[in-house]
Amino acid sequence: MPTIKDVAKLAGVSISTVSYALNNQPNVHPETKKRIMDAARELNYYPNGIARNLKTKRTGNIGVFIYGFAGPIFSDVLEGIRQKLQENNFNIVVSSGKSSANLLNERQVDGAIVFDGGLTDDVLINYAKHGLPLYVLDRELKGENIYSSVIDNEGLVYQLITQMINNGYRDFAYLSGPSDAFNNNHRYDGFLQALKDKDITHHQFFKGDFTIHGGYAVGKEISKQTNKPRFVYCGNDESAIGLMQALREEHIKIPQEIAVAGFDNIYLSEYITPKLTTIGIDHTEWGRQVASAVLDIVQLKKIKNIGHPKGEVIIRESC
Amino acid sequence: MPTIKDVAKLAGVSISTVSYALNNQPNVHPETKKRIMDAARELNYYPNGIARNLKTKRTGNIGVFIYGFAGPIFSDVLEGIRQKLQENNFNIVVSSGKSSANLLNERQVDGAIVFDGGLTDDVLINYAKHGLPLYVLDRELKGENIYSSVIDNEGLVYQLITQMINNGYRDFAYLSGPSDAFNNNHRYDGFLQALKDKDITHHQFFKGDFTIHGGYAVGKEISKQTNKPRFVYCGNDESAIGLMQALREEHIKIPQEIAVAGFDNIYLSEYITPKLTTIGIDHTEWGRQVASAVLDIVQLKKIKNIGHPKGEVIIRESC
DNA sequence: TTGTAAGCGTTATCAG
DNA sequence: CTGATAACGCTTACAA
Repeated sequence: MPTIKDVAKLAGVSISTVSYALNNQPNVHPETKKRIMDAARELNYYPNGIARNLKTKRTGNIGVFIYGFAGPIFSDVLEGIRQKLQENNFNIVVSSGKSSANLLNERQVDGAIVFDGGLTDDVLINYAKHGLPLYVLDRELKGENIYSSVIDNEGLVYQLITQMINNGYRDFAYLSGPSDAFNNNHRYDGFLQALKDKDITHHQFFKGDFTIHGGYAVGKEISKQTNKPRFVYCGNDESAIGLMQALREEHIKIPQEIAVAGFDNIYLSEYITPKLTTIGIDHTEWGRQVASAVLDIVQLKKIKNIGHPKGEVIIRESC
Repeated sequence: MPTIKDVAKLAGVSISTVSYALNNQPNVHPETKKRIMDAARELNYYPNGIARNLKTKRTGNIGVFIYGFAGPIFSDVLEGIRQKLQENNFNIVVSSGKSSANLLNERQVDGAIVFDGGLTDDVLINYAKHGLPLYVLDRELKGENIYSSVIDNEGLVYQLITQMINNGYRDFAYLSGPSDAFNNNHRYDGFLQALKDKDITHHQFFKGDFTIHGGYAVGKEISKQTNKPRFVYCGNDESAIGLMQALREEHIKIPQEIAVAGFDNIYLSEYITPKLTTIGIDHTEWGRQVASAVLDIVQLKKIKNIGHPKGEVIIRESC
């Protein structure tokens, strides 16, 4: 594997001149530069990125700390991040769990985007102390070198529920996700606020876990009830889909007997019957925005605070 | 940011002793080691991974070259890769397009897994010349430092179609993907072979593009035909889902009038009505196997050839 | 058991 | 415009 030395020798110049030429510095004589370029090509030489990183103290890597690749929305956010980083010649390094700490500790990344509920606030704040910027997407967190952008869960759910109340629905239920999930709690807040503002004092509450399975179980449970809710708002689409499947099996008509809505606008939501009313976030665009903000901080030390990602209520057939 | 020097100074030893201690070499006196560890903790010191990599000529990174994160199966394969790499303290570096070349050229990864139809065979063979092992998943490719593992498209489709013929179906159609797609062509081969072995000489052929949209268009086209096929085998689930949606809109009963099957067993396939018969690959397990094989080559120089990933015909309601 | 010193392959300062 | 040379922060003979 050729090094800069080999190129220098072949071109008959010093290694510093080779470095200048390769980095397009203006101080190299055109002819010398040509000789160097020819030599590099002949040797099929590429600079060793590791050595460059050591010297320049930058890696060109942005970490993306996730819990796992499973789940329908990660891939969209990741795709947006990937696009933007690639446009700027940065690499995307995905990790999870303790590997994420390693990357920061060992300075293998210039910054990171965090989407991993498995990491506690303390841990993140501690990470940020290393001086590397962290952009957190799954919670609100402030601190030195920590920035965050979260979905406007509360506002969007408020909007949807208000709209449904205006359409005449009164008897609501909320199908929750894990009670410690940031998204779940804020969605519930929006739900409650909408009812309150319209003077609806009563609602049912079901405990789910954001999975199809969990939604299915609740659907079966509701089927057996005599006092069925007229509208079940589900904290995410997956639980809504499970719920609907259970209701369908019990021959409960959607939306005629029970209306349903979710959150996320996952791919599936448009292809089930009836099509699911939900709240859509432009995840890919969000990923691009966040990546762009991180790059601004890393490259220009310019802090860009992005607000909520774009979101909208999408009315379909399920209510 | 503290370096090994700072630790050495604080502990009152030389930097080499610090290095030995940190790497758990057996030649350090317990008391010295304790002093060093304490110093490291006090300074909140972590070794600089870049410097280590430069010295040891290993990065601990495995590249995963993909076309993009979109698409239902990538995330499953990636999840398997992630799991296995993490278990072995390797990082997963995802890239696409020209960034992939950079990672190899600049030796920022120790090896790579390729799942990117955008890279031609030539390019891959050229990459492998750099001495880094490449594991290719989206085509069959042989060469120095190149290994591949592909789905048994032909065998699995053969199995499904044969089973359907045994169930009494005779009048088949094939809904294809892009004609230059490796997967598509081998699936078609399996389809053809099954018909041939059962002496069925005629079938219809429709050109799709592996998307829901494309399948939908073909579904509309078929609806207008007088000589409708009795069974449409679709090269992947997404086109099958589009097809089914079009048929449903045209009030053609599935499977009573037209039966449908696909390939991939994507998440959606189980949640549409009717549930889609398809061929399932254990993508996550595949990812784990491939990652494991790459690690074997990188770490032990031991070549592990893995066969096809596990796959099975999954009969559901659509036929 | 510990220390000295030579690199790994670059970039960047400074002198020529 | 070009070349010596000193880092960058670590690992690893080799010496003590």
